Amino acid sequence: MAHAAQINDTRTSVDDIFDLLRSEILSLKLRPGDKLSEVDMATRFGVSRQPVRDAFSRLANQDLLLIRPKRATVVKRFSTREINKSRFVRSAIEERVLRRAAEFCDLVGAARLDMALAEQEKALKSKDVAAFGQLDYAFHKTLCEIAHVDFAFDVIMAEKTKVDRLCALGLAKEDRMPELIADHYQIAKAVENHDTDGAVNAGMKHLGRLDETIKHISAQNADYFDPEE
Amino acid sequence: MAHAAQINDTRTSVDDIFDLLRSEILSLKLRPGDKLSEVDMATRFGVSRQPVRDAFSRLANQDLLLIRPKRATVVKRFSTREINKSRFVRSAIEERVLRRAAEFCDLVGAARLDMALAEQEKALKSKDVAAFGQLDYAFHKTLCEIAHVDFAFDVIMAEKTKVDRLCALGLAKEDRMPELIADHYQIAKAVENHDTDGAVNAGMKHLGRLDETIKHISAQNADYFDPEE
DNA sequence: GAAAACAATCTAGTATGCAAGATGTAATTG
DNA sequence: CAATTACATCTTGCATACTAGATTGTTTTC
Repeated sequence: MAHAAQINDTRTSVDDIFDLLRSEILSLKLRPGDKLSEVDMATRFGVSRQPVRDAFSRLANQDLLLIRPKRATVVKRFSTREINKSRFVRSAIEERVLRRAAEFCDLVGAARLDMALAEQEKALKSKDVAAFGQLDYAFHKTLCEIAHVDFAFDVIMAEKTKVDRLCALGLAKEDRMPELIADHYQIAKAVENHDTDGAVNAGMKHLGRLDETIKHISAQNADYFDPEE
Repeated sequence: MAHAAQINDTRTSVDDIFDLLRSEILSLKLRPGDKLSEVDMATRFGVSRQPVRDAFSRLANQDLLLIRPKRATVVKRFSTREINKSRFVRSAIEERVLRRAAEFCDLVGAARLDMALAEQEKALKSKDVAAFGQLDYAFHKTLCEIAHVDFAFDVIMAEKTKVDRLCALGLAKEDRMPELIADHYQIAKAVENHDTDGAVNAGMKHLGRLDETIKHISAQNADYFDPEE
């Protein structure tokens, strides 16, 4: 994805506004359908409308906002088409990653996976959901690195982010952590044993859990979804 | 990809500027490394700097421009990492699409593929490279539809666009057309015969041709590439 | 009382001016 | 003559003012 121009040393106020709004949208502090006003934001951040406009534009490009000229700017609703796309892409990418990871995994890679699992267990014991979220990302990143396709993680993260916003609507992740970690165990062990099919199967099962969750959530929160044609 | 806010009835001057610059960048009329000035563009389009700024911002979000605050705005150079990512993603997606297409292809689907091939032959005979480019997109789109994953075409197109800019540097597509159409034949026939592995193999061979092209081009146009660390 | 017309007040798009950092050139200094 | 400093001129970022379309609530009219 495009983290745009913020790699360049200088941080502008647009960057600040963008980051904050983005996190608020992804954490559902701002909910799908919520109206955002340029002037409100401007006063809130103590800047003029212009930087806010730029930040809005960036968020619109990431499909998080919908700018309706002369009308208003609203937080984008979920689209089942986008969700299906996201799932499809992620599934296809993860399969390739797991296939390669099982092929290339060496002792160093195995050690890294084991370490990642241990940290996840720790997060489970202390019921630290936020930390587990981070570790979940890290786990998939490690798999990409073992597979020598670091860049694949960019894609996974982009797709994961979209769905995470949706899953935040569901029940607390606390209850899900044990089974997710169990999945990770299966994946890691299969990869370490160069069991390609086993790794892919475990990975697909892991992703499959999202489907149930999404179906459940979308049934209960129809108002957060785009009215499909 | 995010065609952002331009689906909404009203077209603004930002939309015009964005579309034109985008096409100029993708067709290499504007070359990687070229400097773009807000005021130049503003005078060229007869508007103020602001709409130009907005258009630049959009293009930067699509990784086509690099805005360096207080320095200048330049057309983005190619990045081998991005190219590898694009190839990886497309390969993974197309495999899934072909697998499903081979599974679901019915008589209607077969007829559509045959028709697409016939049109490609026609473009070949009249040496209409531009038309063939369009038909190439259409062919892959048809495959997605047969596979009942229309949304996959969004991804394919986005990735294809990135690489097309690079391939425009290479030799004219005229010489490539015969072998590309031959590939399409193989793919179509395998799909129609529900030959999953055959379809995937043909598809991967088809994509593989890009690799040679890219390698060739990148060796000759190092100045259009990001200096990799 | 209901519907149509109007007006106040939202919205985002655009123009313009100024500020501040980056850059290249010319003058100055050793 | 070389190195450095100073300045003129580029760049984009931000603030402000204004325009035009959309919305909403009120008033008028039948």
